[in-house]
Amino acid sequence: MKIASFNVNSVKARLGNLVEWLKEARGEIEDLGYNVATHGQKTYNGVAILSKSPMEDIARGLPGDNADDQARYIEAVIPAGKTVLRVASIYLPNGNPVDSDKFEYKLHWMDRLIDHASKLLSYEEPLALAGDYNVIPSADDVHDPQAWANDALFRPETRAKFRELINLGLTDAFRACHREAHRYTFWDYQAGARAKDNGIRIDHLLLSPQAADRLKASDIDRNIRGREKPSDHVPIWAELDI
DNA sequence: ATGCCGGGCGAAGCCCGA
Repeated sequence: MKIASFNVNSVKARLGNLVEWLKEARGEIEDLGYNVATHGQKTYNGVAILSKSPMEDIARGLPGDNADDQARYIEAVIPAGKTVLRVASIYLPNGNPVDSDKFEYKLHWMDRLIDHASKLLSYEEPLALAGDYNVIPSADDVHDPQAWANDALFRPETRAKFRELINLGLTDAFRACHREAHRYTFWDYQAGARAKDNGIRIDHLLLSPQAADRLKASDIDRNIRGREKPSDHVPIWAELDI
């Protein structure tokens, strides 16, 4: 099974781009019979899971704060042969500027994600937490670390929370397959960022041990950033032997 | 480093993203 994360930065503006990539990523046009689960809201935020197999136990919203109405988390179970793959699509808050309540919200959201991931890991099943984490895990994941030193995506508090999440026992699928530094999933639209490869790696696929055991390959489809009217993010994917 | 891009909303110009 191949799973992927792609922040398309607007469904309306990116549908053609998305469909084109899906066709290439998964073969024939007649295969484009995806089941869709969405969790969205007006103007801001929104996540979805597209699955060729029917989904079960769809859950919308990240537990832990009933007052949080931002659409940033959806989860589903995808039966696969003798096992299942549980998939979550996440859109972790940006958090800038760091002296605002947005940064507090980001850190609190990460605490809630840690709590929920801990619960999901207790099921001891294949699990993939996929999405736009808005976290640059290390200096190897950014073109110009100095420039991002005080940004919510790279602040020590943010990276510490991300390590806390990883240290529950999750595997960064891309890093498990690639050691080299400076492989990115996002390039700003402005200032010729892509031409200068001035990017950051902030979209991640985090796998439970049972999923990591089945990890065959993972990569970033960098070329998608060069298409007409691209998203500023590109797809990241992992192939699991499920 | 930011909002020089790009999108949503709504029909101009502001808000937001990273």
